[in-house]
Amino acid sequence: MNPEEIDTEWVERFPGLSRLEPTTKKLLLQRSTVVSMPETTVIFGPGKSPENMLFLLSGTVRVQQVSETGHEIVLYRINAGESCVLTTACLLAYDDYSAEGIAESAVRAAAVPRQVFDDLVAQSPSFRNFVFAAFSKRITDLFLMIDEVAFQRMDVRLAHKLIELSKGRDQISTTHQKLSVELGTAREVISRQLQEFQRRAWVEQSRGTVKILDRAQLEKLAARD
Amino acid sequence: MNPEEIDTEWVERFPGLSRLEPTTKKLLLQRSTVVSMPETTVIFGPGKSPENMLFLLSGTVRVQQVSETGHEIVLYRINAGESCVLTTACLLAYDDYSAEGIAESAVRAAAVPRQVFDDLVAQSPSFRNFVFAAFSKRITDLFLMIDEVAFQRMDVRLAHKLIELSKGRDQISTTHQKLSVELGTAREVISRQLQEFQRRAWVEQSRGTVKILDRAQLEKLAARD
DNA sequence: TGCTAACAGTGACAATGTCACATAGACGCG
DNA sequence: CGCGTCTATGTGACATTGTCACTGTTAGCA
Repeated sequence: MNPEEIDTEWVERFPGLSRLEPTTKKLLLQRSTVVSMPETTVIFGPGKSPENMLFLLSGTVRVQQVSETGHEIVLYRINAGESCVLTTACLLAYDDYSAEGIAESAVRAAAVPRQVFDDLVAQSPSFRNFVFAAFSKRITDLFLMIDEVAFQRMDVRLAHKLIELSKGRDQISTTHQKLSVELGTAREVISRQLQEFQRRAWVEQSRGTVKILDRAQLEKLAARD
Repeated sequence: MNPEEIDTEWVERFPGLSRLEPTTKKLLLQRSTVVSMPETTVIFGPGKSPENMLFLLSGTVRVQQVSETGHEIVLYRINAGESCVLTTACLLAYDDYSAEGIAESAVRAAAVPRQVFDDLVAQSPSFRNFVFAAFSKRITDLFLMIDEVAFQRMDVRLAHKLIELSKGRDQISTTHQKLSVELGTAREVISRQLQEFQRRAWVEQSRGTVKILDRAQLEKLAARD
C-alpha cells in the first residue's frame, strides 16, 4: 500500500465512517486534506481556534485544561480512528474556552472544513448518526470522569491510570508531575502513592519511568469502583 | 393570552428558535406536542429512555448521577427556554448511562419525536446551529464543572451554590443533605461549612432552610476562583 | 568539570472525607 | 397529652488528600 492510496482511502479505514453512503464518502474524500503535525503541536487552545474538523488517522491528541488557579488536568484523548467532533462544534460557539489539544505523538489527520461538515450533517443520515454518537460518547465519558474525580480514591485512580497508560507493556515513560496532571492532583500525592505501590512490590520506579511488576494486583485495585 | 395560543406559539418564545426559517417553525409546531409533568417526575434515567426531545416551556429539570459507590452529584439543570438536546442524542447511543433527569418543579414542555429532530437537523441550517450550540454549551459547562470539583475549595463552592440557589431571594429551602448532593460531598462537610458561615453571620440556619444575611460576603468568597 | 534544570523525597500542617454515634425538631396516632 | 418514629442536624475521632517549604538527586550541557 503506497502513501497515495492511504491518503485517498482513509474513509474506509475509519470505523465510524466506512458505512457511509458512497456519495458522502466521495464528498469527504474530495473536500478534505490530509495533514501531518509533529509531536507537541498545539492543535487548538486559547486563542487558537481550529478551522477544520479533524479525523485522526494516526497518533494521539491529548485534551487538557488549565484552570485559573494554575492547576492542570487531562480531560480525554483522541486516538487514531476517532474525530474531534466537539472541537469544531464547540469553538463554533465559544472560542475562549480554556481547554487545549496537544499532539502527544506525531499526528496524521484528515481535515474537513466547517462548511463541508455542515453540508455532510445536512445530507447524510449516517454521518449525522456518526456525529451524534461521537457527542454522546464524549458526554457520557465526561459524566464518568466527574464521578471519578469527585468520589474515587486516589490509589484506585492511579492504579487505573497506570494500567491505561501501560497499554499492555510493563514500562511506562512518564514523570510524577505528568501523572499528577493526568489525575488532577498534586505531584506529592503521586509520589506517595507510587512509593506505597513500590513498597508492595507492585511497581518499580526510576527517574522518568514506572515499571509494572504485578499487573494483577494493580488491576484488582483499579477495579474497585 | 389564552392557553391555546400559548401552546401553538411556543416556538416564538424560545430564545434559540425564534429565528428559525418559517417552514422549520411550522414543522416544529405541527409535529410536536405540549406535555405537562408534576414535580418529582423522573423524565429519563436508567431503564427509562425518553423517545422525545424536550423543549422546556416552564419549570426546571435537574440532571444528576448516582455512582456505583452510592454517591450522588447534580450535573446540571435545564431551565425554561432550554432543551434536552443531549438526552435524546445520548440515549440514541447509550441507554444504560447512569444519569437521570427529574422534574424539580411542575414542568411544561414541547416534545419533539426523534424522527422529527433528525429531519429538522437535515433541513434547517439554523436548527443545526441551535443544536450544536446547545451541545457546546453543555460540554464547556462540564469542563468547568470538572475543574471546580477537582480544584475548588469547598467553602468557595458552597458560597457559590448558595448564591445560585437563592435566585436573588434570601430564604433557601433545602437541607444539608441536598446541598451535599449538589456539590458531590458529604453532609457533614456542608454542616461544618454552614456553621462557619453562621459564625461569621453570613447566614442563619433553621431546620430545612438557610437564610442569607450577608450576600456581599458570600459573593466575595464565591468569586475566589 | 561545574552549572542548571528537571525530577523526586520529606515533614508539617490544613482541608476534606468517613464513620459512628448523639441530639433535636416534626408529625402522626392512640 | 405522651409516645414512637421519622428526618435533620451536631460532634469527635480518624483517614485521606492537598499545600507548602524545603532537601537531595540525576541528566544534560556549556
